Amino acid sequence: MELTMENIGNLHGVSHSHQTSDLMNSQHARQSSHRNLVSHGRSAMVSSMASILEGAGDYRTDHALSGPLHPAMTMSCDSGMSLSSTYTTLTPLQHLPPISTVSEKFHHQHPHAHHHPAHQRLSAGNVSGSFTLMRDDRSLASMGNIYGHYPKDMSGMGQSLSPLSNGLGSLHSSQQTLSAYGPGAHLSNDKMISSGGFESHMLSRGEEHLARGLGGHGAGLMTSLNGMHHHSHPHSQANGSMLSDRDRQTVGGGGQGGGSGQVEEINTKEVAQRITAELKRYSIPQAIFAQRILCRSQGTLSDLLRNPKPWSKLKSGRETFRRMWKWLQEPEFQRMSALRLAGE
DNA sequence: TCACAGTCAATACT
DNA sequence: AGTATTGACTGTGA
Repeated sequence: MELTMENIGNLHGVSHSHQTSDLMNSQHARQSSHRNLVSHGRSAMVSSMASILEGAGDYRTDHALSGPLHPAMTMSCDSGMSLSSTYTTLTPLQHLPPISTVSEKFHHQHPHAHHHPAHQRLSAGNVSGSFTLMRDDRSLASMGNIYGHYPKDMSGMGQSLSPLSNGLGSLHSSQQTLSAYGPGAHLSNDKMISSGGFESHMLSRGEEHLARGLGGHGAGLMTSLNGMHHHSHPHSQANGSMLSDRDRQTVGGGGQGGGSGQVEEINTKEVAQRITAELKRYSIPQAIFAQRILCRSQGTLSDLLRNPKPWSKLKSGRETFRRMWKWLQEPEFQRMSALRLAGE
């Protein structure tokens, strides 16, 4: 059921993708309030990141950098625009929820606060969308200035990104990342293991579904996305391949007749782990990330990170994971800017 | 109308 | 301060 729905949604969604995705969020009103809290809440603890996150207003610098590069990125839940259009190609967002869902989303929980119209949310999804392409070059360059302090991640991060996108690498990469810093280590171990089994199930299920629906063909795509099992796939590894893969996913999703639209199967477990690791790494509070990147509350994020449901079991909740995923795929500077921006 | 999924917000922990 | 837990609410689909 779900798959079907989404597939459809995706297909259509491609064009409007962003909106839809964002729309998903319902409860904006609440969030908005939330945000406020957050923004002033944290003071300077975190150091570099903190400042950024806080939205202290320094970002300006970044802005310059990021702005030009990817306007879309900047936007977050609030801004909600759909600049991403620029990147149409990216369409990653598209997977929007099933059509029906989409519509629903708008009103969702409005009752409390109707103020925020759908548009706010719109942006969120897009935030990242697209840039994988440019990421390395610019990100690094631009990043250098601002985030020079970044931990070792920089190098690692970059790599990790690509792998993830491909899917295969994700596992490995994630581990690396985690291992890189202390805290991550234990996380990775425990979780990884558990996840291992978990994931495998997930994947298998998902793939099967897709496979069936699509016919073997779909499976391949999925795989890559998930990055789960098969490292063997050729495309998964190289960056270049990565791009192509992406296209496929996105595009392919739409394209695939089968309705593989959601080709983008996401290994929720892994994404959760990675996000957890990244947040720790940069000392990004869940609340900030949740609000700015995901347009969700801290509690929601915490739950998702700790108890990610298998992709196959997710419905509208997939959008949230997609956002996390996208964020992971973005270059550092983009991530940062996204955080800040949102804050702004 | 019911079951479900997704989230929030409040609150309890660390 | 940040994270985890949980009760309640809302939209969706059957």
